[in-house]
Amino acid sequence: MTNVDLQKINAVEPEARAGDARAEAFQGVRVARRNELAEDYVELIAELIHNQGEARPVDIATKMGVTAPTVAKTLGRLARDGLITRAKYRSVFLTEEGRALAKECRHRHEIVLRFLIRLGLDPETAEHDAEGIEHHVSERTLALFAAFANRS
Amino acid sequence: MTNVDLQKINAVEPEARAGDARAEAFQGVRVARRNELAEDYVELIAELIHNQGEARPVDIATKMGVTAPTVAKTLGRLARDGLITRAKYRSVFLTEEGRALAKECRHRHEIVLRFLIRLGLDPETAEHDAEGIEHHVSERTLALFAAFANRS
DNA sequence: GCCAAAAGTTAGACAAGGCTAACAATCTGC
DNA sequence: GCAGATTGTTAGCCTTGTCTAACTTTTGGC
Repeated sequence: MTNVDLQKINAVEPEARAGDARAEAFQGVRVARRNELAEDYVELIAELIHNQGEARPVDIATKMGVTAPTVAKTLGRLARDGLITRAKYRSVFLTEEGRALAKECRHRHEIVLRFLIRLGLDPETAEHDAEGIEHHVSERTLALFAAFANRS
Repeated sequence: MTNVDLQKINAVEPEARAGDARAEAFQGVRVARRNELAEDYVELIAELIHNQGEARPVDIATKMGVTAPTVAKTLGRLARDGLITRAKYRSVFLTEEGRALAKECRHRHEIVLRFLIRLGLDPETAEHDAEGIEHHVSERTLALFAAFANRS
């Protein structure tokens, strides 16, 4: 379900040249990297809408730690990819697809975060590391993380 | 020690605008992303030298799953950044700094991999996920991973 | 020792994701 | 209801990381 979404978003990765497992792993990582930014934006937009009632570019810029023009350009790509809608000089909305992606990201983020804290990490470092790790965790690993976080 | 290396390699990230913790986290992730490719290359080069006696661009290309010109350009950047040396039409060598980085990366990779396997993941998925995760694990988290992997 | 194949390089294109500078629209306080 | 502050956009530049096409160098088989 969610993987379908991700694949739709991605431009196709030129198929692995050889049957080299390593090469495929790296290509997988490259694909993941292409989506990281979109995922971060969509997740943040959902959060802003939830907390503030709307997602304004200026707040996105502040939270992401980038400049306003960078946000504008990135939002253009997100709109092109069907994840958001927006009108000039107005705030941003998620499409159905964007909402689905945001939900999935939030879910993954939650699990990774709880897992790290359960492992004994302080909440601040956990938040920081979760931000980086969450995009590189397979379904299988996520399930193990969840099990660990929830064990009695 | 190793962090110093990483910082030397990086162009400076424009310092965090506000004192926003989230923004800093994202900026940290961006910095990490900038180094991922260099780390992957250096790690692979070290491995090739160890296993094959030398690191040839054609093998790097195969293992990384990219084309030869891509490798050439990337090696140019690595040389510029003082991680490797090379002569035209010859194979690649690591500098002292490159070797240090490779060693650190290998160490981190090992720990993440052993951790994931210990958690119950099959070795193949573990290898795949470790490739993505290893670049986003703080010292503190790495220590917890190591402890978990080594517990009796 | 030559010549074809393999390996390496160079040139040039393109998209993403950053930035600054300059301009346009909206909002707000009086 | 207008002026100044805030917010948003556009234009243009840069680097990274990918590609293909075309060329050069090295290597290896006979």
